[in-house]
Amino acid sequence: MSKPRMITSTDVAREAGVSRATVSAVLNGTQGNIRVSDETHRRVRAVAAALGYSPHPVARALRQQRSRMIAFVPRTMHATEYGHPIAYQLSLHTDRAAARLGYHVIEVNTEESATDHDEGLIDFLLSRRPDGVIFDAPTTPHAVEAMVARGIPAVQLMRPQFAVATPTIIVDAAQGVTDAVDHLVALGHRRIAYLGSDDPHVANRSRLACFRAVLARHGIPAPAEYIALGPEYTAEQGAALTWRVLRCSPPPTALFSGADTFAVGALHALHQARIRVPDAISLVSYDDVYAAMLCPPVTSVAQPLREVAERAVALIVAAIEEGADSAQPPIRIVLPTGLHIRASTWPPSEELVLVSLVADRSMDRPEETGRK
Amino acid sequence: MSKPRMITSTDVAREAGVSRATVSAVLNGTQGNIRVSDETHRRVRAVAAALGYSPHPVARALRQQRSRMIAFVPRTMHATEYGHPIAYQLSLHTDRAAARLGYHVIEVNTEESATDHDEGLIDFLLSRRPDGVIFDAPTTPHAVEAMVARGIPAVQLMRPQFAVATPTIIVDAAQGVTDAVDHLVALGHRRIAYLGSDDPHVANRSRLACFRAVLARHGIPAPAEYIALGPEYTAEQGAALTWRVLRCSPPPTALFSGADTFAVGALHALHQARIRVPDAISLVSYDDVYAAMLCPPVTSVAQPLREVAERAVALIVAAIEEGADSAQPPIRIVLPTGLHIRASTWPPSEELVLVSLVADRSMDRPEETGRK
DNA sequence: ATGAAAGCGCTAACAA
DNA sequence: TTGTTAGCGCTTTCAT
Repeated sequence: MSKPRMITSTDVAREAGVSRATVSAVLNGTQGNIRVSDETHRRVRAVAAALGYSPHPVARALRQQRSRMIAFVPRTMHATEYGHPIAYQLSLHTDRAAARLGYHVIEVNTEESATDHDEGLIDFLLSRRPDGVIFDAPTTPHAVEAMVARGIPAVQLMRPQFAVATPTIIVDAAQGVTDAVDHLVALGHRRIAYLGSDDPHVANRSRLACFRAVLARHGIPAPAEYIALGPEYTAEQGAALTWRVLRCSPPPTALFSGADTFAVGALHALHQARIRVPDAISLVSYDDVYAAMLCPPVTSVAQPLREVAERAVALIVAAIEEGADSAQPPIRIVLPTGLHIRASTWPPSEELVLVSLVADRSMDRPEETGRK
Repeated sequence: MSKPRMITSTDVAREAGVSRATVSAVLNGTQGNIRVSDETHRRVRAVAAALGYSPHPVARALRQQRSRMIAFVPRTMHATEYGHPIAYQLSLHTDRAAARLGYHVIEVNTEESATDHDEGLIDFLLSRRPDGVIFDAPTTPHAVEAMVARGIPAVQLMRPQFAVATPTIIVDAAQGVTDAVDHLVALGHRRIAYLGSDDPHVANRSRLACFRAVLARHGIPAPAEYIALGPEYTAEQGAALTWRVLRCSPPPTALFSGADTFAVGALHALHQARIRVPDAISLVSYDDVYAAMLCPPVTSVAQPLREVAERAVALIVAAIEEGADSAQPPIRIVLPTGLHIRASTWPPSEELVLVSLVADRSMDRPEETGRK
């Protein structure tokens, strides 16, 4: 019952009447200049199976100087109360994809720590000797740079530090925003508010820019009071921003929420304000992680997180096994979003449309209109 | 830029003018019978720091026959659409707790595969040579047994296979159910329906038994038609079960939902039926993963997942480092739940209470009443 | 077609 | 107080 000795290649070799080298050659698919006879091949495999032998991954790693370990550095978790389905999905699918390729993933969940967080992360990463590192939305370039500088393959996801030359996999936010807004416009909405983040990352800025561009393309004004930005993607923030835009006159007939967490808060605010969704106001959201479970189910832009993870793993494994062509610029993959239409979006009611037409005229200052 | 050779203990030894053994002794805290002078100590540390040396974990693992790796086997994911916050929280906190103790976690996310799933899992686990394995709600005893049989420390969480003698960490479901039902009763509810799972695991059965016991203690009937069981914890199921109990006459004034996913479906059903929560019906749920974000926020029983994970890691590390006392029966930890009271629970409205009093009389067959 | 030997980087026992 | 030696289990030359 206490730890029985594990079977080693020596056991298999002895039992099969061959050398350990032969065992290794057979089990690793007879690589190099080594030839093994069919007979030996069979015998070795049979013995290995009978004994339940599997090569010791640690010894193999030491010999090959490859740990077959990929580090995954998840996004920094803000103190949002609902967990992080996006981080979770990415990590889950990274794990599965890696396992399929014979790698395993160690997740580097740094405690929400202080300033020297980057130093600590870098040291930890280096001390673990991963074959490669996947960064999900790194908030600073330092750790990524440190890996690149030491020749450790790195890949960045979702919100990369573009200044660091690594392969990146991102989701086409422009398309997501466009689809969502087009959907609202197609339903007849012309007073659309934007709930977003004022974090200066380019991903946030480009989402807002895209929102404005789409409205402009439709000849719809985007008054400043309809653009509500807050510091973090929490439900409370979403509720607060919703209250803010509701106070506009005329109020919007539709809300574009930059995250499902915002949509949660928005629904609470609307519920409290006794504004019915989608009868009195439509809501479209981004992420599609909670949207389906809300009441009513919310139309939302889904990101292909599974594919993001799978591509990342494929890229990192390729870099590990084939070596990176550091000559040419790193590959950038952009994956499409999908719009899941649900009960929260509906044409604006007749009277609201009338109000809207009147309002448009007075609101039609050249905010962004006509440009682009 | 291409992979620079890593610093080894030889480098440090040479630079510091000592042997590699001394370096090892210094960095590992001068264990065994070895003494190192303060002077040497300082010099070695200085050199190590200057060179950015950290011992190669793979070499160390090979030498010490300990990989410092814990395998975490998450619960089988049913095809629920909303992700698995519980699995995620457990995995996240397992990871963090392990990192604090110098271990890292590899998560064994088996693809939802076919029958021989267990075989594959066992082989995979053994081939990775983890120092210990944490099982979250294993659905069969085989893999756990396999580890125990080979002397690999194992711990089971949440819904253990009690037949296998390992340390277990579970949450006090009886307390959770009791608190929730007591809360409803204290509000004045006497017609309380139960939405649960008919999966035969003891955890489910004991929840229902506990539900009945609490009602019995209060002298409240638990008619069979108020007990709605379905095969899986999905929102659809929750909605279906809700419809079922709503058709009872008299209908319940409160719902106990065995999982937040059920509560999601329940709210959809109630919304569709135009039954207001908590005005016309109260809802209390279990898990507290989605409850806070629903509309209205749902009263729910929270499980201390973080502590579950931390205890599990502490236990497994103790077993790894101190060796298990396989003589005495394995430790069983039961952690308390917490009831988070939110807007979904409220006293039943006057008229409903009246109906209830009349109804009680006709419903008072000796279903479970009086018995404790 | 196979075996012998070396060595990945480290630490634990034994010498000095 | 410190250095020497031996090996953890594997793969990979090189020699046969």
